[in-house]
Amino acid sequence: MTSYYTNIREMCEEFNVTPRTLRFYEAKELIFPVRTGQRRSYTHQDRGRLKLILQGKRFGFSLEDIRQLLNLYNLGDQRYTQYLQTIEKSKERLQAMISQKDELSEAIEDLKAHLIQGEHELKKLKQKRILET
Amino acid sequence: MTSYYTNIREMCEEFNVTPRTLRFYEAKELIFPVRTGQRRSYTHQDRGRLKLILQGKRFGFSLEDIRQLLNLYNLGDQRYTQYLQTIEKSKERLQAMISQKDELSEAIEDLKAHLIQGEHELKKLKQKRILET
DNA sequence: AGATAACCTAACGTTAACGTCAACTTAATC
DNA sequence: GATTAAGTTGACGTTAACGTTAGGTTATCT
Repeated sequence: MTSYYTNIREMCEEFNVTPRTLRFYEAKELIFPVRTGQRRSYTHQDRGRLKLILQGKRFGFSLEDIRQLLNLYNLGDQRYTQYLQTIEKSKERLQAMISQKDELSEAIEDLKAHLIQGEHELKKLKQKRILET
Repeated sequence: MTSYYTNIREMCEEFNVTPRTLRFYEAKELIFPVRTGQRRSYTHQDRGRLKLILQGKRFGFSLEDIRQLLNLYNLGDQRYTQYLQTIEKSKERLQAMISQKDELSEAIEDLKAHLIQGEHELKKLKQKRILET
């Protein structure tokens, strides 16, 4: 287990976030850097978690949603029933994500159709301008 | 042109939103109910716009994003260059939506894989419990 | 050692998208 | 015609996800 530690500045550069953001995520218990004296040291685990956090955010999940999802990734030592519960939760979330994706697909189709129509109108406008010249 | 007017309560029931929400959207210039005396009367156009607003929200667009998108739907009397610009804008947005969808698809696959693995672990746990009995 | 840079905590500020009063006017009903 | 219901305009409150000082500590550099 090669465990290297990173300071806050390096983390920020690596992930393009501000120190405040990392401290905030820590306060919200999304990452758990260890302390070297007073300073924070970010572990391999923190890096993995942060990656998932930022990904989750792009999908529009709240930090609280993400916190719960993250727990999925650390279940080695958990108990049976808890395990079951968490799997149920994640299945629900999966359903939500799938339907969100479907809705998005629909919207994309709508927008595409609108664009096609828009370009027809554009042609008509062009034609008109030519005729008017 | 059958133009019927709806009061705020009916609108709220139809779309399952609060009066405050409708007034807020009006303040943000997303809908433009006319006035009958002091009261608001919502037109066919407002209904169409509200439908799109709520759809947009489900996709995680901000109201400001939506306001811009809505302008796509009212281009009949606009000028050529403006028209072109707006189409360009909507194309960009379409690209953003598509890549968002792709990311979402990936995340869904990830989550699915994790679930499958989770269920394997679960089986192992069950097996262990049986053996230990 | 003294200055400077990097880090820390604590706490208040900010934006979006409404919720929640309060106080008032108009419409409907008994 | 008085009550009740529905609607209206402020204006302040709320939550999420940080931004932004302010003031203090520790490391590093000269």
